Parts: sequence; C-alpha cells; structure tokens
Amino acid sequence: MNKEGKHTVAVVDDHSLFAGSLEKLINSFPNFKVLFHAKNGLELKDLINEGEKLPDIILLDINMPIMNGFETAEWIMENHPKIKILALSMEDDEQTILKMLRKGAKGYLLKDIHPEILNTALNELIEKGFYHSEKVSETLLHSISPNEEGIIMDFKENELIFLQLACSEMTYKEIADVMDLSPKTIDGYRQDLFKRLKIKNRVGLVIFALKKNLIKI
Amino acid sequence: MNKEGKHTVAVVDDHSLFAGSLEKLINSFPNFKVLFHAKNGLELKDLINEGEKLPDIILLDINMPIMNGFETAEWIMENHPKIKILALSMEDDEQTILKMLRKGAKGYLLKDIHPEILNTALNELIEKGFYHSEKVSETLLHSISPNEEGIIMDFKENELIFLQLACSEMTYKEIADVMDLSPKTIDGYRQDLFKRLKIKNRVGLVIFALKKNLIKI
DNA sequence: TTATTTAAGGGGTTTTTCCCTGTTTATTTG
DNA sequence: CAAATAAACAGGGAAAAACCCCTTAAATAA
Repeated sequence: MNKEGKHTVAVVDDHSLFAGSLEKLINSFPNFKVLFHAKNGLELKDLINEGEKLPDIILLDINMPIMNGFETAEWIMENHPKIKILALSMEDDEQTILKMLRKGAKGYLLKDIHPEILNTALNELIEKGFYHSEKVSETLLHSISPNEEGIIMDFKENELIFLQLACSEMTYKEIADVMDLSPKTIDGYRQDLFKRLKIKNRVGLVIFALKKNLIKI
Repeated sequence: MNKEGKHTVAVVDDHSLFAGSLEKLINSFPNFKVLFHAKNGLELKDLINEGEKLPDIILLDINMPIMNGFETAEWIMENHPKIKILALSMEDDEQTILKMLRKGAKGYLLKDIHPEILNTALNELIEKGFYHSEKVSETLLHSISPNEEGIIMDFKENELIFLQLACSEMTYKEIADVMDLSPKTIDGYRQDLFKRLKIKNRVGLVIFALKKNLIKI
C-alpha cells in the first residue's frame, strides 16, 4: 500500500510493449499502482536489492530469458514470501500451472488479459490472498485428483522431467547423467511411476505420456 | 465379356444396400454388367466353384466378416489369377493399400465412389490391366520409396504385425507366443527393423510408428 | 520429535539387445 | 531344369539394460 492508499504492483515481463500497456491498465484501476517494471528475474532481484520499496503483488511472466518465471518465483518466495505472485503465461497446460503454483504463485492468468479479469484477480489477491480463474481451478482439480483409473497425475518437478526423458531413446544411465542424479535414483523414479501409473514397461510410459499430453511427437 | 459384348463384374460386398446401388450403377455403364453378387469371400468361392461363369473383374470390399478381402484376394489369385481385382475400402492408410496390392489387387478405390471414377477404373482395368487413383499412386510412391532419412517404409506382413505388437506393453516372448514364432525369429525382426529405421530401442519404435501412423493411441 | 520425502545403494532376475551361424523354403536366373 | 540367390525362420551365447525389492542416510515437514 502506497501513500495514495493504493496497493502496489511490480510487473516482470519481457515484452516491453505489452508491459507498457499493462502498466497503463493497472494504473487505471482505482486500487492499484505500478511500482516498477523489470524485464526479467535478474532485473527484479537487482531492483529489490537496491532498496526499491517492496510491491504487494508481482505480476510475473513465466517465459522470460535470463531468469525465468519459475526461478524468479523461487527467489521471491525465499526472500520476500509476503509478496503475492500472480503468474502470467501463454501456456495453459497442467504441468506448467502446477509447477508455478508449487513455486508459490498465488494466482495464474493466461496472457490474453481482459481488464475486468485482471482487476478482479488483483483485488482477490489482496482480499483473499489468492486468485484462481475457473479454467485454472478446473484444470487443477482435474490434474491433481485421481482420474478414472485412480491414477494421481500430480507429478513432481524431477519426476516429470524423468518421465519426459524416458519417452526418448535415452537409456536410464544417460537420463541419470543429464539430470545429474544417480542411476539408482532414476531407477527409483521409474519404479514409483510404474506402480502409480500401473504400467509394465517404458512403452507403457510413452503411451501414458501421449494420452495425457505430457509429451508431444 | 458376355454375349452382349459387355465385360462382367462380380461384386463382393457385405453392405447389401450399398451393393445394390453399386450394381445398378455398374449396369448403367455401357461396357459393364454385373454377373453376380456375394456377401463375403466364402460366398464368392462357393458361387465360383458351383460353376458360375468367371467375371472379368471382381469388385472386392476389404472389410467383410467371415472371409475378408485379403484372404479372398489370396484365394482368387491362387485359383483364378486372370480375374482382375479392384479393391474397395474405407481405409486409406498406406499399409492396408500395400497389403491389398501385394495380395494381387490391380486397383484400389476408396469407398466414396463417384460414378465417373468407377467407370474410369473399370475401363482402365480392362485396357491397361490396372488402375491407380492419383491419391493411391501418391501414397504408394511415398510409402515404398525411401523417405528423407533413407528409410524404406515397405513392411512385410509379419513385420508390421510385430511392429504394432511391439508398441504395446508385451514382452518379445509374449509377442513370439501370439505370433506363433520363435523368440529368435522375433528378435530377428527387431534387429532388422532397428537397423532400417535407425532407432535405438523400443521407445524409438513407438515414436516411429506414431509418426508414420502405423499405430493409433 | 516423529513422519515424510528425496536421493542413493545392495543385490538379484528378467528382458532386451547384439552378433554370428545354420536350415529350410521360395525365387531367380543361367 | 538345376544352380545360385534371397528370404524367412531359428539357434547359441553374451553383454547391457531394464526391472524389482528392500534398506539407509539426509533433509524437510508436521
């Protein structure tokens, strides 16, 4: 909250044109004002470390060069956990949304923003502490809750990476190398996934991943 | 050629309604006349064995119960190789077309028949001995000739069955059982395919099969 | 402090993958 | 027609990879 009684928002987004109009839009809301703007996570870090006032909310784009939304969210939550992160992204797939929320984002918006939706999101973020659009809530419910076969589709970070690499022609040894983990750990992921997904071998894994859109061919 | 100077056609098709209008259509062509109609390969066999006059052309549907188009074509070629088979099918995938032509079909038509196309096909069958629509020719050329990576996509019967089974969660031992072949033979298919398709393991096989529409998920 | 999670190791069986050889059956071709 | 050639099928043997169960250490969360 600034001296005018408005809640402050920092915008972290690479697309300067888009970010510019976004700033004007936010400033037009009665309860909000843009505090500052950063082109990526690194710039945000610098600005905050240089003593900028802390915003109440950070509008955070996921797809940025240098320091992306995931890393940035991680840093924010570690250093300034009171700031509420509203994630912005063009991706609407379950895993991206899940990952962002796991990193600590309190809300998730797809990038084709309608002014009223952004206003609602910001207000709910202040009032309730979180905002979820119907679409995102639905996606989350669908993805985390067990499906028809009782399979829980909530993958952890490394699990998902393993799963996707296992859908390539790499051996488990090679996967262990690129993930910088022991082959034994990789084997643990494998066993756990095979049990949970009720599959018999790697072919089953590929088929599962395709059905659930976890990989594309 | 019958007494009226018309070429004779036998229709082998399960869909009696469709076959009925097909007969009328063929009889309306100046050069052709339907000799008889059979609902499946077995009926055709019986009719021919009972001494029916042999048709010049057999219009053969692939998807039939009892004795399908492939088996029927095989029998026709073994017993009456002079008869020209024109295959009819809703399937337009490369492997089905290839298989039918390998069985001896002289032409291949997709089932949404335009009267002029059928007339052309029958006439070319008599004149040239074969008929290939542009679409089928193209498909064939594309499938048999080496593609960008020099991979020859012309699979033999058993090879294709193996390939498709290998895209399931079955072990090679299980595949050998259902195909009633030695595990060593199956291993031979595997080695040959891996080399030809330039893949490293079963995951590669699944990905290849999906890209080339040899399996569906 | 007690669970839970994450990473990793021990040790074993089965499956896959590879290469090379041999037999039988078609298919060419001299 | 017989001889050469190609193909489909099958075996031996072996190394690598995949698969499976069970335990443990460290870090985290409850």
